[in-house]
Amino acid sequence: MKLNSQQKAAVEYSDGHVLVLAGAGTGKTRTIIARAEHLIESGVEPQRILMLTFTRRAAQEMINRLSLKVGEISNLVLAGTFHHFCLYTMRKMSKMFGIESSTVIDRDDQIQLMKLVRAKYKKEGENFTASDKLVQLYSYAKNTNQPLKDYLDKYTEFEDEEFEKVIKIIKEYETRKKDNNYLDYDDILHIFAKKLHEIPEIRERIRNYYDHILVDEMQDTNPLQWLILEGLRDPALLFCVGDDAQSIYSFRGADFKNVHYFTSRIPNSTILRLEKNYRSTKGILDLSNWLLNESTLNYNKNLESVRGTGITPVLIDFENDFEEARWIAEDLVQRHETGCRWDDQMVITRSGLASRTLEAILIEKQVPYKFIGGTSLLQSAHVKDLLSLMRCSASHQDEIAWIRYLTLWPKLGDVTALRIIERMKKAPLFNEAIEILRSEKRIIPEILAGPHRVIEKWANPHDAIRAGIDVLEPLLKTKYSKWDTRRKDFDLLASLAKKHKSLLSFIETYTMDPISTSEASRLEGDDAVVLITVHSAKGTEAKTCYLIKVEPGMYPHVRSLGNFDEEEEERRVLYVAMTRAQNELIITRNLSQGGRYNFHGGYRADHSRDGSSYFLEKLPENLLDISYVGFGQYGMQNSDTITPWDREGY
DNA sequence: AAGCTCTGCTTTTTT
DNA sequence: AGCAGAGCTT
Repeated sequence: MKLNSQQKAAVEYSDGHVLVLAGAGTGKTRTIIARAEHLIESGVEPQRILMLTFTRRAAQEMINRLSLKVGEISNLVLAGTFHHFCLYTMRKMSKMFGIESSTVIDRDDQIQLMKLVRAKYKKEGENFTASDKLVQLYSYAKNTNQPLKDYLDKYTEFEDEEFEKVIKIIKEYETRKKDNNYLDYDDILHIFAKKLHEIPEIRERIRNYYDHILVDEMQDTNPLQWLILEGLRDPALLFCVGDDAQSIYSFRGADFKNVHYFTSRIPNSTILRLEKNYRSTKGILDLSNWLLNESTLNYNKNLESVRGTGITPVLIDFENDFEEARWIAEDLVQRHETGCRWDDQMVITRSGLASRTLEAILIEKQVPYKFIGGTSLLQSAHVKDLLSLMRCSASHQDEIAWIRYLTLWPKLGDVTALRIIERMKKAPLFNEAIEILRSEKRIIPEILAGPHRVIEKWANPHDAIRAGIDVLEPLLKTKYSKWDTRRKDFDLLASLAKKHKSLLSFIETYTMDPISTSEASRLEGDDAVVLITVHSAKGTEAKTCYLIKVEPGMYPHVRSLGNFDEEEEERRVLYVAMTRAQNELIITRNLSQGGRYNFHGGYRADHSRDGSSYFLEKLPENLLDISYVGFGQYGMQNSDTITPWDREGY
């Protein structure tokens, strides 16, 4: 397809840095790819182009699409997330960055480590801030590049005593992290940004690698990432693409207002706009535009449709979750029977939890689906168990991995494990540490067999994983129910490992961007309905989109109520969800509990400053076809298929 | 010291 | 409903 004049202008712009403000569906990806193509054709060496995207999935897609245009040389372009790029670069110059022999840890590991520290400071019976919360605070301060103290001062309300303790714990967490040679997600950006700005040698070297830096989803970059871009630019030119109305990652430190300051922060820069929407029919855009215009903020956005009027978006009310889920499942099946592919249909959910009922029904009705977002494969407990064994085999210093591995075994708890690990860590060599382990009374031969057998196969990641599985399976079988399902993940893991040269690179790759179970099955390429969180759906589209549970308490989410900025972000979340649809937008919600969002325990959301904090409170009746599906139509006709929890007053 | 049971708390999004 | 942590039992 040919570029329109706005896109063409952006692609060919050569007078300095540029920010392309591109509304939903205006051909953002196409423009970035065309830019890369244009650069290559005008003689820029592909390896001097850096593309930064938001997920590895997006990076891969860019490269694939680029290769259709320019062929094999597209692989010379470096494309990845900020995290990938930073880590990749730091690994290449690991001495200079001082990150030799470090292990990347994920959020879960961070929390484990924080727990160890917190336990020492927490008095018995004291109700002290939880570890995950501490990690969250720490991470946010890092990503927004402010001293922890300042951040806590401004945004939290700790009593003096707790305040001091929080700081102390986090300080010690940092020390412990350093001692263990761990890098958490935030360190990857932070260390890179810091050295880039502080060490001229590093800065000069890296700046000389690239002539052009293309950045996707600019509205979601946080201050640390801005700092990185500032360090990389000139002579390299920035080509950033984003949409302030689609900024939905403030919880990670992003501030969409940053894109507004682009021209003042980056000298010799300009802003271009893309406003023609090619994705959705007019009815869908009218509703989306309405939502944004309801805001007191001025997003200065009115997407212009180049497609026809199309089908008016539909809003359907249900009695309860179950009705909603059943109706959707049946609608999906019906469309499939009339010739739609399953994956032309996307079900968009605010949270992983909110889609549980639907998942149960889809399974029951044997609708093939894949869930994207939420808990991923590598975060599930049994996979972490296996990976901990792999990590133990790589290093006797990996505290978190050893605790996990040792405490898997019966009669071995955290107290003993920690004591043993303390001893092991003092050993300079791995083999000496293993000897210490062997000398411990509580260590049975099977425990030693784990690392031993993995190391034998170390050179071949696939075999090493297989060896690990052999050791752990008898143990894990007893630990987890539904073992057969979990066991399948191991096979998947082993086959993923085949693609990697070293086990450590395999682990690192997936620690950085955990692949979700369903995403993994997508590699197999089968047709299935896509069930996806709004956050993961950003950047995707489908012919028919169902937005489920668009209820008070969900949009905006209860957690955001009372905070203007957060509620406004929720509006953008809904906006992103709506603008995914190409032809049909079906919004569903249920009216149970008086239309109020209810938690399981019966806690009723106190929603509202003025009772109207719900985006569909004022229904735009001219923009929506509204209907109601009550009991009888879909409800009880098949009551034997109702699962127990649905009887319990849902 | 390990492991079990009970209670009470929290329910968003992710590199 | 599911989970983490407290406290009780082995």
